[in-house]
Amino acid sequence: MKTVLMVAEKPSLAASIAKILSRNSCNTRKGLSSACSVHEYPGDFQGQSAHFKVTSVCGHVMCIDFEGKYNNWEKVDPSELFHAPTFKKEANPKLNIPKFLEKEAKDSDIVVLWLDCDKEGENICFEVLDIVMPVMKRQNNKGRVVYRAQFSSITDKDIHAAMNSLGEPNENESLCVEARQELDLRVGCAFTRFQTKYFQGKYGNLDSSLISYGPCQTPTLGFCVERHDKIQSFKPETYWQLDVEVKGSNDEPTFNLNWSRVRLFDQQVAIHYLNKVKDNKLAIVQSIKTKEKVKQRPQALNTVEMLRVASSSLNIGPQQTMQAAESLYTRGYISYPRTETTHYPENFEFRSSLNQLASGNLWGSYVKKLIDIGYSKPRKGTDVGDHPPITPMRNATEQEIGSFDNWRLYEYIVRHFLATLSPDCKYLHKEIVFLIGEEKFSCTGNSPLEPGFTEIMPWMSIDDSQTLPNLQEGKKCAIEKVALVERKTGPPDYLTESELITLMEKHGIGTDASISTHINNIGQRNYVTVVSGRRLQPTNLGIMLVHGYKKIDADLALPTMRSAVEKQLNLIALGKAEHKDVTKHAVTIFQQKFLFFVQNVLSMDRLFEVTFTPLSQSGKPLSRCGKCRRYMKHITAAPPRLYCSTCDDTYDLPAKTNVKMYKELKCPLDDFELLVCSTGSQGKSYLLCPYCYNHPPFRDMRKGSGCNSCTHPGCIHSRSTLGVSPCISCENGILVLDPTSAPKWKLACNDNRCSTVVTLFQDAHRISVSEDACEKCAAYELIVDFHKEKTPLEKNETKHTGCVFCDPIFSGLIKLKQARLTVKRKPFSTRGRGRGRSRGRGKRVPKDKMSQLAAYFV
DNA sequence: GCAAGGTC
Repeated sequence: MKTVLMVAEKPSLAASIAKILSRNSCNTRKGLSSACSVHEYPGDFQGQSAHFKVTSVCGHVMCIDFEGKYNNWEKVDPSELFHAPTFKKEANPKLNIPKFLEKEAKDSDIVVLWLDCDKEGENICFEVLDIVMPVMKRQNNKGRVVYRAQFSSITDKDIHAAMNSLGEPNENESLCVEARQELDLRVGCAFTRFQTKYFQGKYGNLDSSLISYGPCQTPTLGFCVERHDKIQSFKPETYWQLDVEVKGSNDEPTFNLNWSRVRLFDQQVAIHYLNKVKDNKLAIVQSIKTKEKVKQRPQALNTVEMLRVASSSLNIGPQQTMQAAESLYTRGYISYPRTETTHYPENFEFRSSLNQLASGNLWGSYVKKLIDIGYSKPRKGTDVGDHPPITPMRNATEQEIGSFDNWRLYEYIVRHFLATLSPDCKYLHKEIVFLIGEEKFSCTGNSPLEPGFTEIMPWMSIDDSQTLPNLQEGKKCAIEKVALVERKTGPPDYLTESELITLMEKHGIGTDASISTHINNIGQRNYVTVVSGRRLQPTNLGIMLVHGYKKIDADLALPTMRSAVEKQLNLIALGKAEHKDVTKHAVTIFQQKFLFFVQNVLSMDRLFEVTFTPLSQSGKPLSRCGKCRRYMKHITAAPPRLYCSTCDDTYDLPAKTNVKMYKELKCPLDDFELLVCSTGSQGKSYLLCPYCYNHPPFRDMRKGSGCNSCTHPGCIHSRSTLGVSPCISCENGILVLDPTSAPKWKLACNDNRCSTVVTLFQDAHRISVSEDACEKCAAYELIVDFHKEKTPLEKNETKHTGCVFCDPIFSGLIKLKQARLTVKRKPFSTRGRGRGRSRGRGKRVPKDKMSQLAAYFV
């Protein structure tokens, strides 16, 4: 019997497909990958009985990157990136997808590809095939092995139909995606590296650690700057309006009329009309028109609409909205949140969805009413064939969902869903037209007839605050006031996130799944800030960049660029051009654009010059340079660094860290003055040499390390001198005595990612690390000199040497702490204290201190 | 350290 391996794009889809094809009778087991399961069932494949295994990947299995040596920013000229060799690597190594697929493919004869039916999905087909084909069973298998299922929705009908008409994967579409990946990588990285190095090497207050460029993020920024420019160049114009108030009868309040000419920009003409109107005492009701109007119920919800509403009405940004939607989806509260489709599948079970929601506190009674009167047929939307619209999958309470914002999003999704099944809202629009002399005026108002869907979306309801007076045609109303008022046109406001999303969607910048990332990106890079009303105000940096592109090569920030490139690449998908030719052509064009940009970067720099402060004038003197002995300046704006204006060198410093001088002590290797870094009063602190931090002196010292990772054998600040034991919570770290922590002595893990801190004794003058290791656990002993009056030792002794973990006196005095609470805490039990022992992991503990500690780095 | 595209 043959085994058929079927692979979907995500775990949820594998589950749905297996459920449909097995008629709800499959067995599910965990896969080698933590994210994916395998659903198995017996069935028929092309007339023969077969064993089916349905599983999935998690999106792309592979991604593209430059070969190792090209990732060195110092040594590689960015222009090389247009031809540097690239390779494919695992997109998410933690998930172990390739190994998992390999294992499942080994006993399979046939593979059926159920990836999403778009270009990216087609590309993933070939990623899967690359892994699966070499290991699949080949014996007595001369027939076809690879099949592609084509489906446009996840319904019984569609899935069965796809299974009965399997096709072939489309290599051209896959190659089109590969071309896009390659181009995005080369162009994005080349520009980003060049800009970052160029501008960071000149200015001290850009306040962004990365001056990135990208074919999606840059046009996104472009939209925000375009609006900024409109605001800046806006010239207010003066106009004149007639303000008229009339009264229906003596016992009624006055009401305002709107002039049919709205406003005039010529004062003389306006005065002319004013005089004509002023001649009259009465306004005569010329006509009263009422018209029944309809406010349509919304279409089924897709991702961009959800993002728009969340931003504009719930005040939740796109990134957070997507995270919330993800969480609601994985917990089973809503359907798949990334979809462009606004049309419900034909067989959508509205009735059972409604039944589920009938128990909701906020909407239960509305749902019951919908069920009783019969729900309306939803409006026709567009079916892109990706996923059904976003709908609630089960009823939930605020307590169940937990997070307040997630709850608000869920509540909105429920209400939107119910609204799509509700009647349209009907209201009466009334317009009363008045004549004053020959001039026409009017007043309008709306009154609801049938609230329809606005009952469940109250924020959409008809505004009936403006009640109209009760008048008949021909009625003469007393004019209480006529005035000519001078007003000025106002500038537009900054772009809202919601408007930006609309613009991105319109120009094809990003996809439903990536729009939120691009918007988030331009914020992270300090190109825009979110101001009140979730409007995006570009920063000086963002403005200078876009204006600079405009001066050098306007294409670079133009929203039309992305679609123009995609149009070219699409020729590959359509089979009209060779992948190699198109890619080569596109790369060449962008390389030329890049070279032109580099040659003309001064035009952009002229803009930067007037706004930003040169490095030489930035920052405050902090510590001495080891080369020239002059003070270097500490630049605190991102990226934090030291700048030596004499040598014109910069030295990066750790981010989000307080940096101070430390006793004017110097590094014995390079004479740079040492700094003490700390991450707040609860955090770790350690010494750092600015030069070694950027240029590690020893092979086993990583870039970005402090003295607590330095293997200098003689320096009194090095790991070699102050290291005590392997970290008790992480794999690679070493607990090092923190010489700056006195008098609240601490040991801290020297791994940047680990936050373990061991607080020692408060009442010691001096602590040093002994050459001798503990016999029990092999940690180095501490030589402690306590204060005379506060010593915990008997007989007023002040000196004691022993192992911090095993010595009975010491071990009672220490405490384990996590520098940050975000890091998962491992229990530190009495038994756990001895964990230092396991540092040899069966190996003999070497005698020499240096090599002992070095051994833990292997 | 870089892009954009999938998805957990």
